[in-house]
Amino acid sequence: MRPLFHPAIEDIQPQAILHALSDPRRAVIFARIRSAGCVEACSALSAMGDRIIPKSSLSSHFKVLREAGLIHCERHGVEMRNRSRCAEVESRFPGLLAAIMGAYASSIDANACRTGE
Amino acid sequence: MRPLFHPAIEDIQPQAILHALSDPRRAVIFARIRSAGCVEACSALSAMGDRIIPKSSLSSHFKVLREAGLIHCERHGVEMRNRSRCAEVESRFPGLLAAIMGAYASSIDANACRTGE
DNA sequence: TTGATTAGTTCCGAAGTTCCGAACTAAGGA
DNA sequence: TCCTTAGTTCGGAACTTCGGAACTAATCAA
Repeated sequence: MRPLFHPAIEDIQPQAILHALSDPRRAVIFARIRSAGCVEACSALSAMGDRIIPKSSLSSHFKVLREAGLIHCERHGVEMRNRSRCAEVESRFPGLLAAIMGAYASSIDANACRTGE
Repeated sequence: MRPLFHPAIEDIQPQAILHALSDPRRAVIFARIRSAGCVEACSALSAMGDRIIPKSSLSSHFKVLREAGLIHCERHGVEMRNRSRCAEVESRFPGLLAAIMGAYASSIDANACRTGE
């Protein structure tokens, strides 16, 4: 297993962030890591609504988030600890993550309204 | 040629916007339509830096932007008029477009700095 | 040690998406 | 009517994503 690559803050590209978060499952994963403060094992995130994301897909979603510069991953014993790089990304692209995550949150709310939840 | 589909404002999804703008060429096209106020023919946007985008690719980029709800297209005689739907998108997802386009603008500036332009 | 267990990665084929040239359509002249 | 301009659709090649099977790496118990 090769060591994990994390881009330097100045190498983070807006298109990589948009691409990473344009998949709603990755957006959910990122939202949970972001709101949980800093640490969560990958496997804790495999249940997505009513279906389970296979390990291999989860692993590649984490890779996309990591290489976009959105999260930092570190091996701790047998499991992986993931923390968001929100503060760094915020300093480079002010308001970007808040706007994106806010848009997702409001579209979920709007949907819940329409389906009467 | 089938009629052009434009999503209603309440059907616009954040993932579609992020996906549409995660391609830097589409982001440039959108930035130009957005800053040009409202109207531009598709072909006016085919020169992208030093290379030319083929018509067929341009057409599908416009389709992605249109179906994401970012632009409104209308045939006027032989050409197409495109205007941004910024105001509508802004009312649904406040701050989103400004943050995304701001991120692109600042990453281009940062790159220009590094390459000494 | 060694063997079992847990957590994640890599490989690879199938399915899906994007790219772009060629052929097409649609509107507006000459 | 035919020509030109502007854009769309088709279809095959190239690329990406998905997910099961096999793998690696750390930990623990015997």
